[in-house]
Amino acid sequence: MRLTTKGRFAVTAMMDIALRDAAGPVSLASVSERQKISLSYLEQLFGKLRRVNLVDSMRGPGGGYSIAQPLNQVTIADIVHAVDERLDATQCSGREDCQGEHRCMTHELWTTLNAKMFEYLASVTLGELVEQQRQKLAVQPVPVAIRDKRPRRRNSREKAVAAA
Amino acid sequence: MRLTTKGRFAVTAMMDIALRDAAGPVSLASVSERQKISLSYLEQLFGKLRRVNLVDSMRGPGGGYSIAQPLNQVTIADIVHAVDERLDATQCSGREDCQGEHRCMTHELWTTLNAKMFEYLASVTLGELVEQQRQKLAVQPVPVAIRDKRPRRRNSREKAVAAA
DNA sequence: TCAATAACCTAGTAATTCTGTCAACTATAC
DNA sequence: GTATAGTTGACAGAATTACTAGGTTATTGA
Repeated sequence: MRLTTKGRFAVTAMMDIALRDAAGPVSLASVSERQKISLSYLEQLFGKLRRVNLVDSMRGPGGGYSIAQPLNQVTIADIVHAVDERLDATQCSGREDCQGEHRCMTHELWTTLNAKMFEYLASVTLGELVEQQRQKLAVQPVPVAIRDKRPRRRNSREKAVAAA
Repeated sequence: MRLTTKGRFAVTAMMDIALRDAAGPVSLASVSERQKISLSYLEQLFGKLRRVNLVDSMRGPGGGYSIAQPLNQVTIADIVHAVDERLDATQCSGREDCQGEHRCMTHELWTTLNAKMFEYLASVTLGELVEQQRQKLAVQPVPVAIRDKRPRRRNSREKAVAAA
């Protein structure tokens, strides 16, 4: 369970789509523009997300991606896991034949935290995050075309949190 | 709050030291051998850990590192934060002058999960992990010199957890 | 059937992570 | 003192990962 920009971009993009796909598939180009993530990179990430059936794709004009499963069945761990290939800080790669004091030591040392992190991310669903976003933004999932273009102010307090 | 092998190696090494430094400072060379992490890399990581006063160093023969603070005051977030320089998935870098719909959207989208992850890692202390390790390993913190060299069997069940 | 749109694919470049090596510097043991 | 075991710091290079660029294929509408 690794956690880098890659996984974060994937989660951000999935949330962006989840907030809008009630009106039909969302194109990566629009996600790219809104979230300021390079289109090529998004395409790579969504190739992986599609392969594990987290999203459905539609080609052609008006096409794009939509979330393939109910929002509260998709966990953050699912998303991160799909794009941020798993990370192994042990020497034995978690194999059953891991023996000998040194290797087992490494193995044991890491598994506890690893499991905790994974369980935590697996307990948070996309649906929950999206719901929280809706409340924060006070924005309904409207089509992009009729979206209000006026800039909005952010409420402060986020600096400390963002700095983490 | 980024989480990669770098942070994990740091946590693993800190746990290794915490388990043994009752008998005096622990050398990085021995940590390197036990945990199979390159000595050079450990030196880089511990340079950072020392600069934020998470560890004390003693030079000369018999020297090495020891944990500088009470084990249950050191959180995993402290360790990861010291070596895995913080990661920013927003465009505005969390600045106060973040305005305009697009940037704020990215900003808002990420802060929630970011904060949750950080809070979680900040709630886990090195002391707790070490205690769990002690119980799992059933090993007392004895000096390396009189350590039992016989290989030990690992209990199974860890595969699924390690695979995450 | 042509043009536009958007997914899909492949290869390359940039950045990061990790290892190896070398040269100080320091405390302890003899 | 002198040798030795150890930390500290700097740097270069290999390996991996993150990201970009450009092209190809499928679908829609005129």
